[in-house]
Amino acid sequence: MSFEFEIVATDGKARAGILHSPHGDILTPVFAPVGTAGTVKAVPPRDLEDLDAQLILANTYHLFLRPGDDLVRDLGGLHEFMCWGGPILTDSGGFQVFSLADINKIDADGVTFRSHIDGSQKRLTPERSMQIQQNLGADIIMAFDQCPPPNDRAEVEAAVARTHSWLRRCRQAHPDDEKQALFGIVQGGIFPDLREASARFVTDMALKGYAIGGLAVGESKQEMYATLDQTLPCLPHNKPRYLMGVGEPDDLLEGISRGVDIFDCVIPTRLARHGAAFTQAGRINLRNARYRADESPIDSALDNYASRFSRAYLRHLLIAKELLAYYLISLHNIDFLVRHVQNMRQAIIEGSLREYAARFLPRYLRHGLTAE
RNA sequence: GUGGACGUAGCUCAAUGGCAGAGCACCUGAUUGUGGUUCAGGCGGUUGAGGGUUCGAGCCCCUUCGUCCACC
Repeated sequence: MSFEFEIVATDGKARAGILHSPHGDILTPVFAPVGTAGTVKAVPPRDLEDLDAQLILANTYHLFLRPGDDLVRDLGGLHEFMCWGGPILTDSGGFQVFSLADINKIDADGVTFRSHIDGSQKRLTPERSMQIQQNLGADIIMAFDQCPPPNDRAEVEAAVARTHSWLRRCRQAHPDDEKQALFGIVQGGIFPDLREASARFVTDMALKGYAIGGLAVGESKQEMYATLDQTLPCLPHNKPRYLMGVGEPDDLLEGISRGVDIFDCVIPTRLARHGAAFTQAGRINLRNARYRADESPIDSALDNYASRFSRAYLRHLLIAKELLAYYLISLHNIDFLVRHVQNMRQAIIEGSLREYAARFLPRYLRHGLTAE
C-alpha cells in the first residue's frame, strides 16, 4: 500500500495528489524544506511540524562524511536520529560531490573525491549511494546521477549516458520495496531531444517516482520553463514528479502549473541567512536601512512565531549576526513557501489556480523584486 | 614645568616633496538537488587649526590646539 500515488484533483496540467509513504501521507504539491547533516538547518523539526511541512530532504553527502551512514543506521535511522517522524527524502550525494568536494576522478564506475571537511579520499558509486541511503532509512531515495552545466551539449550527452547507466545499477542494487521508494532522475540539460530520450529511459525502469534534475543550475528561467513544458508530458501521469532544487516562489507556481508534485530548495533558509524574506508584496532585504525603525512584522499575512517580531528587531539581529535572526527568518520563509504550495493545492482542488497565479505572480515576476 | 612621539575616511592605519589609498564599518545588489560563505558595486576627506618655504606640502619650517609617553 505504501507509495501509492492518488491524484485527488487536476486543474489544467496541475495536480493535487496524495503520496502514501511509510511515515505518513504526503499531500502534493509539496515543498520539502532541506536539512543538512541530519538536522534541519537552524529550524527544529518541532517547528516544521507546526508549519505543517509534510516532507523534508536530508543530504546524503553530508551525512556520509559526518557522522557516517553506519552510525545513523545503528542509532535507528534518520527519523529517530533527527527526531522527525514524518516522511524524509534523501538526495543521492552526487550533486554535492560535484559542487563541494574536490573531484579526483570521475569514471564510468563512480566518483573519487576528497572530503571538503578533512580532505580524506572517498568514493561514491551507484551501489554505495544506494547502500548509504538504505542505512539512512529515508522514505524516498534518489538515484545516483550526474548534474552537468545545462547548456553544454557534449557534456550533457555524456552525463545523460552516465546517469542512465548508473540508474540501471541503482535499480539493481536497491530492492525498491514498500519500505523505501527509489526515484529516477531525468537529465538532458535544455535540449528537448535529450530530455525526451532520458525521460523514456527513466520511465522504462518502472520506478515509484520520477525527478527532473539538471535545472535551476545556471540556465535562464525561460529555458527552465520550456524544458518543463517539454519534459513533463514524457513522464507517466500516475506517478509523482519531483523538480529537484527548485525553488523560488514564482518557480513553484510555474512548476505546479505544469504538473510538478514535489520540490525542495535551499532558498528559504539560505536567503534567511542573507537577510532576505518573502512577503505577499515581493521579496525584501531586512538588512536595508529602511527597516531600522519598522515596527511591523515581516508579512502580516502569516501567523507564525517569527510574526511576533518587528522588522526593526530582525534587522538588528541580522546586523549583530545573532543566530536568532537566521532561525526566525528561516521559519518565516519556510512558512511562506509551505503556505504558498498549500494555497496552490487548495486552488487546484477548487479549479482556481489561474486566479491564484494572477494574484500572486505579478509580485514575483521579476527576480529579486523589492516590495512596497 | 621640561623633553619626546603622534594627529590622514566612522574605526585601525598606508602614502621618495608630485593624481590621498587600503582593510574593517556603513549603504545597495546577486545567491535555486544547503556550510553562516563569497562576489559585485556605492557613500565617505579643507590630511587637527593657522601661517610660511616651494612650480608643487599629508610630508619641510614656525605658531597654536589636542592625545600619549618619559623625566622633574
